[in-house]
Amino acid sequence: MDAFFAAVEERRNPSLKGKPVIIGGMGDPSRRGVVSTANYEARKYGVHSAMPLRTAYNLCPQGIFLPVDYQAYETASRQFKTILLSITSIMEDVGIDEAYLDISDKTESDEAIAEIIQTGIHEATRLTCSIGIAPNKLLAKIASDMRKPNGLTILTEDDIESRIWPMPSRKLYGVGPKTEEHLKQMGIATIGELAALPLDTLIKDFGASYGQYLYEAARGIDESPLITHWEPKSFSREHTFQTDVGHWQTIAKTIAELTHEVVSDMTGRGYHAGNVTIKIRYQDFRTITRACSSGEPLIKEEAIRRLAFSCLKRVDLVGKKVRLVGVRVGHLEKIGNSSISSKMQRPSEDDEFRL
DNA sequence: TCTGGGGTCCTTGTGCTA
DNA sequence: TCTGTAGCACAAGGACCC
Repeated sequence: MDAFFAAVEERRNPSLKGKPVIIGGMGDPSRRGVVSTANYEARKYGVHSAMPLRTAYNLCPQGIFLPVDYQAYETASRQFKTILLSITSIMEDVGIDEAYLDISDKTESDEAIAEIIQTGIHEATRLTCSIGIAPNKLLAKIASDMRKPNGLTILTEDDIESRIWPMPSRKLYGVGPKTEEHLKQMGIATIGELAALPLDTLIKDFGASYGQYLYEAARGIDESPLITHWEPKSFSREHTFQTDVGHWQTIAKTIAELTHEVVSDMTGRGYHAGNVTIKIRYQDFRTITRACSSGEPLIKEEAIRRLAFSCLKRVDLVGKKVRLVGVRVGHLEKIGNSSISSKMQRPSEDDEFRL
């Protein structure tokens, strides 16, 4: 979907059209937060997603800053995915505004299918999307970014050399800022230059798994299937303080609140956990995690909170300020699936953690 | 100076055990 | 009994995605 969050906001309030719209955090650029989506007008000022709101404001002070309204975007997401599912049931969800469809078995031409999707989505939602059609997910993803907004790009294996190889390495899915910089140090700027590197060089520099991935991806090779069903592996909640916190009590209280939300999420989805991790980001942005496992399936809030606090005891907070805390539960299992899930967790005497 | 939140996957280090 | 090693599980950190 094109500038999805901003497009939903413009649909709700047409007077925003043609103006720079920046969505992120609480919609207040004087508070901590980053840009989730900037519309195309705002992007002209250099504003882009993941940029701190304060930086976005400096680049575009006349921009209209709005808070993230996930409920509204979820509703629009369900609407456009309903259209996609009417094309084929082989759909992989990729977050709120993207999806892969397997249209191998369709008899219509690629162009005709794209037309059906774009028209259908526009009629149902008044929103636009960009489509990439290719022999695999890797190439389809690149193709979908090549013509925006409301675009269509069709790539075949014959196009890799002429259309993919001249692109910067960063355009490759899985190549982020760190890998891009590493490649630059090696004198590699484009996907084609990456494709010229021998496999053993890539494995030496990036490890067996990622080295192999880069070797294949640069050649447009991707045999990964569409994932039409998946189970979550963790649930987490994080909170960044508006100002950095030095009080242990505030940190502990926030961890207790985040635990409550995580447990509510987890049990609401029908899972219990096997371990708990807390995350602390210090004032200097150094981030640490501490984890605790349990032999018992964790489902009760007090048991999970107790483990979270025992993790917190292992964190050095003396003379330090903290900007973010987080709580995560992992090693999930569906309630009822575990051989020991029927065991009751009795609250113990030390359940009540004393601040 | 600024750097969110919710996820996944991979690598590395370490301790335990055979 | 002691030592070295391989395999494994787990914790922690890092990179990446939307």
